[in-house]
Amino acid sequence: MSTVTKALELLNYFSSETPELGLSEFARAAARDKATVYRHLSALEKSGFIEKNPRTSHYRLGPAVLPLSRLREATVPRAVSVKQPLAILAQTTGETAHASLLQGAKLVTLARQTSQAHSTGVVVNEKTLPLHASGSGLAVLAFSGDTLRQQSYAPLARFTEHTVTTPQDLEERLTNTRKTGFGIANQTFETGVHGIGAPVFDDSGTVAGAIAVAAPAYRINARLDHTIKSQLIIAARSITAHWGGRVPTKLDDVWDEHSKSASEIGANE
Amino acid sequence: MSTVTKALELLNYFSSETPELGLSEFARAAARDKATVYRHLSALEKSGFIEKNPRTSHYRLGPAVLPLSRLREATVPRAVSVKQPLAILAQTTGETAHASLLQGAKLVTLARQTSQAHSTGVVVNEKTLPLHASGSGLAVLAFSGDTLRQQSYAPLARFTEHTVTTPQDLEERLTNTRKTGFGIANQTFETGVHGIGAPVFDDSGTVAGAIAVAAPAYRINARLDHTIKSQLIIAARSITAHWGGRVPTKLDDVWDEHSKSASEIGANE
DNA sequence: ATGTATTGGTTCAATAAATGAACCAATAGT
DNA sequence: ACTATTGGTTCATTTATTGAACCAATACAT
Repeated sequence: MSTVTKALELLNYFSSETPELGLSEFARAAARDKATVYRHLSALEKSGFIEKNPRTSHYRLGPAVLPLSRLREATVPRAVSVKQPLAILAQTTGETAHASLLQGAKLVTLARQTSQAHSTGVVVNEKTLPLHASGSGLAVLAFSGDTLRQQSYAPLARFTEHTVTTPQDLEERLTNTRKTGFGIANQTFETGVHGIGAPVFDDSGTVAGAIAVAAPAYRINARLDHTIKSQLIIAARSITAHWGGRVPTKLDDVWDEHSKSASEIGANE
Repeated sequence: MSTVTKALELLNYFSSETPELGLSEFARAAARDKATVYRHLSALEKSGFIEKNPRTSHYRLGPAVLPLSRLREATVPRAVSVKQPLAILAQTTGETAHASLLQGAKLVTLARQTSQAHSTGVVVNEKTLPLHASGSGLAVLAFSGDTLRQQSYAPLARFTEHTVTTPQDLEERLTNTRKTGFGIANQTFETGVHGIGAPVFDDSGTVAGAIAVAAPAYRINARLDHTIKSQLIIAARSITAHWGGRVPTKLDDVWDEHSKSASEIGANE
């Protein structure tokens, strides 16, 4: 592993739960020598990627990431083209909509949109989504290459009693995801939360992220389930187009199937 | 210089004008060996800081900067606390307001706000502001340490016929900036644009950035000049407070002076 | 069409930079 | 007053970085 990679890896230890870390904490977390970590942190600090909290003398993310982020968004608009579809998604479903970006083997939040339709709803925090236990994660895994899938196998962390923790179970869910075109996470990440996710593609030709709708499990019924899926299809297609990607033909067909079945349910009510 | 620093430095060659660069372009720009640059770029790509445009196979900023930026803003809110003061600034002056962040020896855009008051106005683009030729730059330089001032001396680029290009002239302007509490850039960066800037401080106890109002030079008169300065004082104080900083006593006094003279002008009209 | 220059990318011996155990001084906890 | 932990530093050893030379592929010009 190159020195540069090792240094940049340190940035991954920041999270909304631990936005600041001391030198020793870093060394422990990264399982590397204190001196090494110190030099890496100093290099990152010099470039403005991290800075020291003047009060605690702990390290936190630095200002350099802000202009880079602005420039990235200006070069490759992602957040901006997600905003409207997400708003529609939240509005039409009355639930919380969420868009995430695949980054290496992590699924990070890009944007989210809550709905005012109900007095209670799902609050999505800034945590990275687990690939094996979230609707978005399943959607991404199901349509990504083997390398990513293999990486995610290693430690299938348990979050709730419904979390899939064996590769066999996971593979089964992925097969199902490919068949239906949606990743379903019924209380596998958080108890009481039912998530439905759909993959989004970009100009690289691979999965670039996912969108999902999370609702309280008790509110899920055939009708809501159908509404969410229908709206997810619209949003996923729209965002994929804006990101310069193409929905794989197979998935396109599967989604078309769902759209047809829409009328049936509507007719039954 | 550490390898990490050298690699991260490459990111500085991205700009809104050149959002993508090829390997050779990078090597030329950074004046380093192609093989070295290649390894650095590969390391950055592995970490998601850059990615290759699948069409041109050139390098561009990667998705990794987005979540970092979100987390930074969640940890140390900057943009959010600038928004409202900037809106008020644009509204009360009827001109374009702009906030920037000091990053090493660069002044990068944090946010901007145009006004609808006039049919024409100043358009601030994403370029980094020159320290010696912009209102914000002068404001920052005047209240920062010697190290930064020395760095900015080296190449005093000429932008217009009014740009100061000698250290003596610059030093004079800085003295004036300290005396008045405002950095004045009367067509020194762009012909026809008059900029007035004020420094902003954060919890590090040093200058962290600046806010400025840019107006077409022909619209500047005693009244507008006074309005802008008065509003800049309010905004700079507010933002400084939100950023956990303190306005230096001397500057505070200078700004108080200006506020007093306010009534005089008002009375004269 | 043919030669020339440029592109992104690779190789490998020489070299310079990264590493980590040991060592500070300064707090914090007991 | 003792102990443990913190952030930071030093220096001989090791290891990764470096760059000149070298590809193959594309673009440009004659």
